[in-house]
Amino acid sequence: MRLIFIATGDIALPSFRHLLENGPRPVALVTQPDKPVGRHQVLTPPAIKVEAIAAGIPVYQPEKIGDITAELAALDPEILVVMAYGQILRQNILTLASKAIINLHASLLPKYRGAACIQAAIDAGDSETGITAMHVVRELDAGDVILMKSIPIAPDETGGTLHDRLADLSPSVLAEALEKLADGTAARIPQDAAASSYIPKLERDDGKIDWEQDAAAIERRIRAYDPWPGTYTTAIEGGKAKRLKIYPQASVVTQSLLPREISTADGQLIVGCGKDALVITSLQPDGGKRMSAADYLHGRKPEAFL
RNA sequence: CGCGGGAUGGAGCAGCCAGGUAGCUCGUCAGGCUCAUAACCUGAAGGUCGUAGGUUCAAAUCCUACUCCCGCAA
Repeated sequence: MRLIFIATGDIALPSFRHLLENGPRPVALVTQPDKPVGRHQVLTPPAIKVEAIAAGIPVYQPEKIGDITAELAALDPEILVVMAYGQILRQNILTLASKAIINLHASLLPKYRGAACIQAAIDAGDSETGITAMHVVRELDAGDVILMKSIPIAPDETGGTLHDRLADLSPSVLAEALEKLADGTAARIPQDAAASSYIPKLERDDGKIDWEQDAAAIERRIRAYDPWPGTYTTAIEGGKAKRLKIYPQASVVTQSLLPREISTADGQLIVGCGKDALVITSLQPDGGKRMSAADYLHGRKPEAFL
């Protein structure tokens, strides 16, 4: 089976490796161009590109995938597999493969279509999420479902741990989908559009904590947004405003504090929320390294959080 | 030259502007108290103040250059 793999995010790595080891071996990888990364803006290739080159798979990195339609068509693909690519596919790509174009998506569709599906499941307090294999259509993540597999979400799950577990789950979903497509037994289950939800791409600003919310909701968000985009608040120290990143794990306690009010009794950092309060255990002040709340309180005296 | 914060015993910080004995909250070690303890009391060890140079009788502090760490922005 002639297969082209289209992916950028690390969540696609286990699936890509699975194909390299068990086939069908991809005839090409399409991924996003190298991007400048970090403070020093070092041009960095996607990890999947590095592995593809090491495996001798041809790599394409078009600014727009539509620019290489002819090259991809010349490869005469039967199947296109898309996962965390980062570009919207136009019609001329959707019709490129003779057999099918499928997408692996990290949610139980039709819930959480869009880029931030992993974070959304934790943020919403869901008990499970999963990987869905579906046909790709013009509308984002709206195609007919072939199959999905689910995993439970742990109480201390973070976006990072869930990302990794879903990445590990993906190869089995991909393998089963390819098998069924090959022997013609693949299901085509239409999505219930009425039950669908769309989660837009997250920005750093989305990580600003709203202390008026319930402590339980804030706690979920701190886990969901770790490590990306992270959560932060503004601390007032000695009359100065400083940005403070908040990391998991935080825990909800019943304590009568007003929203944004801080208690530092017993070396614990407790912040009042809209309902209940939150014990912060790990944080990073502006200009400093990540540290425990106890270390933070040893030398700094936060007066309030905004 | 994108903007900004930072480097002071093992951790987190103050001291710098107005140069003159190395300080705080912890941790560590020893002793004490206690049925006992992460509690309390007493004592001790532990620091080339990021690096190099300069000014000065004297530099953590003032000047210059450099290195490294971090947040934002992209």
